[in-house]
Amino acid sequence: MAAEQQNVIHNTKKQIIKTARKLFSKYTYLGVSMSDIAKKLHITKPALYYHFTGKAEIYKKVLDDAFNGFSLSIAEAAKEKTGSRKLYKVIKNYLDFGLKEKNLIDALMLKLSPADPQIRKQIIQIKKQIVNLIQPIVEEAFADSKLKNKIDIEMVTLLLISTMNGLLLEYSMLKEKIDTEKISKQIITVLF
Amino acid sequence: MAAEQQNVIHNTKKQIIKTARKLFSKYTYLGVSMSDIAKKLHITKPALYYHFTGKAEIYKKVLDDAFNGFSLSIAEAAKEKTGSRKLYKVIKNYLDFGLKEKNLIDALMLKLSPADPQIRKQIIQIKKQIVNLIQPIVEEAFADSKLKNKIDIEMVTLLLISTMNGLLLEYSMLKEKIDTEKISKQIITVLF
DNA sequence: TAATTTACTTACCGTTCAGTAAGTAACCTT
DNA sequence: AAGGTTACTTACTGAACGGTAAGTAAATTA
Repeated sequence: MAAEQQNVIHNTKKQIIKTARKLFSKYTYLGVSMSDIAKKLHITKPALYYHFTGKAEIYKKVLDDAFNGFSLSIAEAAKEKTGSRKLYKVIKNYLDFGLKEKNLIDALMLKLSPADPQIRKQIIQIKKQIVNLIQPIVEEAFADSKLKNKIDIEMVTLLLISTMNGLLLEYSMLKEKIDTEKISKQIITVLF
Repeated sequence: MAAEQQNVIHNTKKQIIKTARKLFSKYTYLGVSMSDIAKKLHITKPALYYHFTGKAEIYKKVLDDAFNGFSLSIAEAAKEKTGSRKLYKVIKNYLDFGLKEKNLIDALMLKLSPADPQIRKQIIQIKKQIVNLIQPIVEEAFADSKLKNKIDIEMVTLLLISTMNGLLLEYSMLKEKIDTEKISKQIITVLF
């Protein structure tokens, strides 16, 4: 049987994704070369091509991985009791997650230069899923607000997501510390 | 005299900056090569090195150019009469400018990979100047708001700028049209 | 134990990039 | 008219990149 062998393959593959995820998160897609990934794993570059078809495939898997973690983090926020508490937690968890996984935010916001069309498709897919996760929570939070009839929920959701992405890029550039709790509270204050 | 000659130099230099500005705005710093710039001008690459010391210097001049245009656009907004009208105009002009000069927004938000430290310095400088342009207008707009004592003007300014940058990156990725008037009004509605 | 598959390595290819050395036609100065 | 400057071009370098061809030691299968 190939069970044990497959386990080995699996582990190496997982290691590659894990390492690539860290590197892509610290730098950018274009800023990380296949050699960089290989070097960090103490293997050679062609070994990567044994496990994956190329750089794009590795990146795709990294994005999948990161988005799964993100979904869990948002799902957890939705467990709060009131609408505005939920929204507060979503904002805070989004920011906390984004700080650790700069890679995902980068992917959602930045061009990959001669963008691989498949990756582009995947990213657009992820963006839609994020909206789908967050929009109901925004809606619930505004359900009993005075603003309810003056706002376009879809647009406010977009504004909120853009604000968080903008903040994360802002803080990933300047390397100041970010108090996600304070910022999340301030956003809630301004919104209600 | 070298007056006419200098004029020729000046014009070519200006042409290079103008062309580079367009290209950097359509793609990114790393996505535009010296050859690309030269080709678009129907000159050869080394001709660029006759006028500038390298790619970084060209980019620096492009950023200067773009920021000057931006400042004018914000100064114009400050001519409005009421505080909230000023803020509305700032938001709208910021978004309109950013749509045309994606390059500037990119620079403010994205890494340049092996970031040239001089360019980094310049970008941080520009970011500060933008805050200095916008913060007084935010302050004025909130002067007679109920929220006045509940908010941190500095943080709200940061939030606003992040929101606009986030929006601009969002829309530069998806190539949908953006109704800057509607968005600006929605932001003002949410804020007051 | 012989054949096969797995998980790699060494050595290399083609391309693209920023940047440079050396030459040159047109113009200006003296 | 000679010499110098300006504004380039042609031809090139060296490094980095994604990716591949060919070989190989160790483990698995038959």
